[in-house]
Amino acid sequence: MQIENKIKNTVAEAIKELYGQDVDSNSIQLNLTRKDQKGDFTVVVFPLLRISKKNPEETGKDIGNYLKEKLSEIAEFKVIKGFLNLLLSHSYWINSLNEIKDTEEYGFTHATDESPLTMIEYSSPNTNKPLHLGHIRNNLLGYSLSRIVASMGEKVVKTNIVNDRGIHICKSMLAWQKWGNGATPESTGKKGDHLVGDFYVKFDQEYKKEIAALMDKGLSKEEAEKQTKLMEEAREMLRKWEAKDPEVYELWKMMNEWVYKGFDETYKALGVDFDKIYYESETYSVGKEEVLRGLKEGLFYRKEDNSVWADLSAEGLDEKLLLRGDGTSVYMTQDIGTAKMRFNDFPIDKMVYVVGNEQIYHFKVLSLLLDKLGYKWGKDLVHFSYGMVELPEGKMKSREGTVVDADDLIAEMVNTAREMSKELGKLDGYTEEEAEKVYYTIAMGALKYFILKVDPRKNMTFDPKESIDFNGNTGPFIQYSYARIRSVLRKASDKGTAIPEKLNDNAELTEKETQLLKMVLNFPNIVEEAGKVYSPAIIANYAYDLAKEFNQFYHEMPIVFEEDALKREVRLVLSEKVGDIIKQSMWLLGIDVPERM
RNA sequence: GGCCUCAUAGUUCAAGGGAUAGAACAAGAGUUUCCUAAACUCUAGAUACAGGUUCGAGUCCUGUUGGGGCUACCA
Repeated sequence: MQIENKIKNTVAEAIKELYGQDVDSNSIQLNLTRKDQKGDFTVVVFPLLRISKKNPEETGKDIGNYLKEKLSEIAEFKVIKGFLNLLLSHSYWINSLNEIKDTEEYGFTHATDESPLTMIEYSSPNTNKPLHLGHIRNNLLGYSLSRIVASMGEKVVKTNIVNDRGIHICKSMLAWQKWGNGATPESTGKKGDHLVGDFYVKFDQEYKKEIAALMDKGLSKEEAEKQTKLMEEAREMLRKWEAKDPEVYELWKMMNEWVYKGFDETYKALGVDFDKIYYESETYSVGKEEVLRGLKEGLFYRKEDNSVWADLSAEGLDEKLLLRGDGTSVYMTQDIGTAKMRFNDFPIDKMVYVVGNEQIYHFKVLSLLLDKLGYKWGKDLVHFSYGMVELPEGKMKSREGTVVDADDLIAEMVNTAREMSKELGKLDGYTEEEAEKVYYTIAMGALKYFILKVDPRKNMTFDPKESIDFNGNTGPFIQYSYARIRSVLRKASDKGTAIPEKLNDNAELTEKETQLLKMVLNFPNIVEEAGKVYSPAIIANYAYDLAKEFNQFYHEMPIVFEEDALKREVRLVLSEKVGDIIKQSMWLLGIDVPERM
């Protein structure tokens, strides 16, 4: 909003003029005026007292007078305590509305060839089990971030690194071999990722049984864990896989295919996608080479058991394993390889990893290692670390069967949305197919908004029973507000009430209308802020506030039925723009809005 | 043990060092001859504790208490 800079500059000018001191206009504190006070913008004068050597009231008045004289947009000002509240003129607001009225995607900036490229990694599933609630948060955050960053005018590449190899995959494979009896997704009618996940669980059950048996024979828990045959077999399988043993390799390929098909369905339901997918089975060897190069260059060292380590004690961290004694790679090795491949593939300016906060340490280490290996971008990688999703009774544990499965949750949400819609009878006249689409839109709106409205850095609680509401501070509330606006506009057009090319300057705005318009005009700032601190929650909360404000406005005054043409036109244009901004905000969150609901 | 993080109404979440700490759900009371009541209006209810910095602290600093996480040859 340009007016803000104008005010700041003029305040700085006023200080120079009145008190003879230079101040940086950026240091001027200018806020939107609190709702309960009269005014549009507020200059905080407290910090200026040191310069003015006067009390807050007088200082505020001095500056207020100066501003009013210099800026025609300012209609009135009032000083309350240390706050200088500025009230802008009706014509200023009408002009602003006229200016943005026909701006497509107001507040968005589009990338050009020169724009920096940001790569965002998110999702990063393991192929041994289906996606759960934690992944949902990750996917929604990653996808929303990609849209927010793109709307700030950066080029964005969405990427996914699939953990398709390692001991955990071998556990599923081994269990399938031993107890699967050739089960396939087709033969069982199960989604592939769920089928494979079941065998992972099966492995764990059998493993525990074996440990218990060994402990009965008098072994300690630690000894028993080390001596299980099952784990030994799994390790053997991993060695065979790395040696590309044909039988193991074929099994691995087949089971992974099942999983990918399942994941694709879930991704599609979540409405997320990727521009480029990497597989650890393809990147880990690159990582190994890099580690060996580092070893040769003396950056790392080898222990007597042949394992390779990095010493990060100079950086205040520990020693870190990079390659096991048997030459197989670990998580870190793979991430090094993946990073190298990505930077070879794309001219990346900024790399963002959307990964849970439990891995803060891992990414600190990765950053240091990449830097040591000579990648100039290593230091600057961004770990977008988000909090865990917890259940009312605590953390989700897959082994205790308390995970909330992504597919189940989505299906449940759609069911609830359907029931509720039918009860309200809002979609009468829609075909079954059209109605289903709306149910889905509402269900996903509820789920996505619920997750995204929370500050990503914080842990959040999810209660599957009460879980998600469709009333109050929810996605459907915002969607409903949008549908309502569309309905109003349809009514207007049915009545033949045209929306004018340009609003008349003489139109006056009520306080509510000004408030709404102010929020609309603030949208670009919100997008920028959200992009700067990587927080979809800022967009979500803004969208809610805007929708709430609109609903109040809607109840307070007629729009289509307003008799006074000037007033009616303002309200129609304003409503339409609010609708646009709601739609854009929701788009940034990856949420669709229905025309009717 | 060390390091990181969080603590706000009964519950789930807000609050870029600024004014009387906002919402929603749950509880209670209202609003449909009028543009969608998935809405709107009203009532009641909160900054874990103790210090400090500041004109001003939920926000910054120190300590205490209580959650969560990391500190793995799991990924």
